[in-house]
Amino acid sequence: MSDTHVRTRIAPSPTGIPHIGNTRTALFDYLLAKKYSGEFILRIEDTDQKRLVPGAVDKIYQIHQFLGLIPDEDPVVGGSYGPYIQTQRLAIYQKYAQELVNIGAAYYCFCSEERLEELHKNNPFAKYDRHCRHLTPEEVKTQLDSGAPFVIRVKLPETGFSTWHDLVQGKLSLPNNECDDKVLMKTNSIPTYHLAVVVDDYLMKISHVIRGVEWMMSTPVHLFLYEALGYKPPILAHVPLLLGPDKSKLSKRHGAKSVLEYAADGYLPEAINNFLFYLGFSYKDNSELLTLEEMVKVFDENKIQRQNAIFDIQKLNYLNSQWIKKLSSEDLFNRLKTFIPEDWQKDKAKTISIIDIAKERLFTLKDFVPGAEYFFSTPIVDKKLVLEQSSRSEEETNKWFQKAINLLENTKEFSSCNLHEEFATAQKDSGLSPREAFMSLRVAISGRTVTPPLFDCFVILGKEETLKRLSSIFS
RNA sequence: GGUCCCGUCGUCUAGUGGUCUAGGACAUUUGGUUCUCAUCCAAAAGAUCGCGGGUUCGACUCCCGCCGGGAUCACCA
Repeated sequence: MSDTHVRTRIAPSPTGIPHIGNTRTALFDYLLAKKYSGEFILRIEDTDQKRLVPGAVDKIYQIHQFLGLIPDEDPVVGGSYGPYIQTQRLAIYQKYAQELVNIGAAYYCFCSEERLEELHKNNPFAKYDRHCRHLTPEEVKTQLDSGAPFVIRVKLPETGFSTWHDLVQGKLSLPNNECDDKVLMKTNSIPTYHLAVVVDDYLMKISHVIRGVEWMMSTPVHLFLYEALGYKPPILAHVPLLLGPDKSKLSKRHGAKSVLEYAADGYLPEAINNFLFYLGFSYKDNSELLTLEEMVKVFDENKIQRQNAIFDIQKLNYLNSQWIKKLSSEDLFNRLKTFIPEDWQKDKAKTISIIDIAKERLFTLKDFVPGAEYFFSTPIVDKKLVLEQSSRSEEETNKWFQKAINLLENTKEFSSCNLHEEFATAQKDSGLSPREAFMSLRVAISGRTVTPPLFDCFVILGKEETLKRLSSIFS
């Protein structure tokens, strides 16, 4: 491996926003390139002009930006092998298509769409019957001169096998006659994927092609093209698919999300990268928190799994909660910005102190606001719930509350630690269990039964506000 | 249907002929810590290694068959 300079590429087509499965492939591309100090390239494969989705390219950039999978060369930053958008390279493909025809590796095909449809009518799996493959040079010239529309098809060997050593699939041997003479250049003079990918990967000096297994079956076409052109093919790695929880292929139709949607749901890029890394790969116990740099170090392209992996959101949740705990509250505050109201942002000190005590019970960034609202606005408190928690009569509970208020007013130090001490003593004297005593107070200040430790909440609310809320229950 | 790939706890996986009566992690359950939840700690449960044949003294590991799942067979990528 050390003798070849590693250059990998991710080549999305802007016909939609890449879903998380596509992004996993991008991660592997990135890791491989960085592991060998090579380059990671982003190329836009927009040869299917009919299905272009406006804005898709921007989303692709956003995904890479968010995850930190920054390309070394792409349409915006450029590079020595541009342009990096295929529709800006049309003349190049034209030249290669012509050359392939000249050397007898491809041929003109004048078959009408109707004729092709006819072929599939009886057998949906029918291959192109190679009708135009045997046209004489004269016949071709006549057609061309008449201005008849044409495509250029690859002239694949009719027998034999195409074999290669796949980085993840191992040794592969596919019969040539399983592939038909695929179209290389469409009627509109725009190349298909098959031509463009080979030409570009060659011209951009791509050393490793990591792509989904869905490309495995058409690899003989690509390999044939490399050989016809006299080029050494890149190392190929066909990575398995990402499946939904029901074992169905992850796809847009089945609600497969893009990384951007996970970001909006409050997942951290670190967690997503880790999660994707451990899907179809193994390192230690598959639960260590690794940064991108650390993943680069331990990534091993020879250990990528061959079986499809199921997307398990529970694991993502775990990794996300672990990363949230690991990050500093200051850092979390910045990442929380798009999730929290304006006024919480302004009161940075207060919000950070809430993050301090709340972060260990967060699974996603989205969980923060619902669990912290009562710090910023007066909660609606159900007195019945307070009594329920104290397990005492209204009169007795009221007595306990008066005691608590009294304690707060005269406390020598309004700190979580000291408050805890003073209240523990008072609780014992009151005859209430710790649970009854503290839960009733908890509900009184927050309206809920689940909050961070009670006295931490007191401190954040402040003495005055705490007193106000406690007094309002039985007033 | 043809061709190709895959098949170890629910999930991600370790495991390349004997150390596997199959290990770890997530999820689940229980216990401990605790003012709630969560964290943290401890433990339990969970896989006849898809099935059936071989090869071998011995197979999760090698071979064959079967079954199951997946991919692919567009002027889409």
